[in-house]
Amino acid sequence: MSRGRLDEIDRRILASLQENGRMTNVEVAERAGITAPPCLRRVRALEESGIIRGYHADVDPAALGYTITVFALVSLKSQAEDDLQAFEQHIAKLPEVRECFMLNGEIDFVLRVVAQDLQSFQRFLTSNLTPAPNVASVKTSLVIRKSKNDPGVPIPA
Amino acid sequence: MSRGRLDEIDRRILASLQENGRMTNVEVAERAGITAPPCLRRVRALEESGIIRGYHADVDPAALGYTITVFALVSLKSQAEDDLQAFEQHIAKLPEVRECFMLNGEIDFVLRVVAQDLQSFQRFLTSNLTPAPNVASVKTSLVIRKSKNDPGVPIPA
DNA sequence: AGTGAAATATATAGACC
DNA sequence: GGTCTATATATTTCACT
Repeated sequence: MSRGRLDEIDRRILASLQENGRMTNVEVAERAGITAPPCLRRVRALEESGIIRGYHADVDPAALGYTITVFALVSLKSQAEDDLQAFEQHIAKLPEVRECFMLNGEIDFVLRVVAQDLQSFQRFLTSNLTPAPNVASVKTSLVIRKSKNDPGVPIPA
Repeated sequence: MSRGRLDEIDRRILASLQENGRMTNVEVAERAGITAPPCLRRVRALEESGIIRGYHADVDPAALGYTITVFALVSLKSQAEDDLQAFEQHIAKLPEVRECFMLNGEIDFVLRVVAQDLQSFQRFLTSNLTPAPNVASVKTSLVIRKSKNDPGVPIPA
């Protein structure tokens, strides 16, 4: 059920759902220029092929008491694949870490971390992140504000 | 129409929609332990108060030809608010920059940048990012893989 | 692969507690 | 703020092209 490449209609569907993940299928179909049934089939195919990975409400962290967002730049002692995976498995268990990217260069990982306040962030840092397996250094920067928020990727019209 | 604090039911609604932004209202209501109509009212109130900022499909960048994701760590020459805003206004116009956070410390901004290939990324870097107003230094790191992807924030049960 | 109509399910508004 | 009922929409299936 995997199509090789996406056509213009698929791209319009993706653009619509990336912009508004709760748009009704009828409206997605209208924007894509087809009727609802084939549109729904395409959406399902995009979901099943993994091109659409999921749908998520963007919730204001402050509303749930998360006043602190931090980026943590982590360097490891060893970049052997086993050691990288050991670190990944460790952070997978930490709920404060919401996203983690493996990078090339001096910094091995960048983590987006949330916490209710500075004190609980410090506790997380000293108890869970700095002592993680294989960690050489951790540099943290507090987020002052989110300057731009365009989730996803550009989709050409 | 603004409630001061969120109750248990609101938190369950947020947890459900953060996990699956296309969950039907009926299922959101079931999980929250209430019936559909009051659940829908709560969802609308959460949307209107800005606690739910939006809903977005998580689209695999590779499917659209974006093989490159880069984190750019930008330091500015001046941290005066006017200069910070000038930089923010510049990057607001750049479609390659999907997210931008202002940070404390030596690094002033972290940017998530996507590109179709390394060549177009280099072009973006030398034509649009490094020459941006007030930029002192730009350090870039290529993303090798996304190790963890839990959008949003932890919501206690 | 798309259309149009029919069936099923969901969202939404209203009356009431 | 909640439930129950009724209606309007949307989703989903199906026969057909």
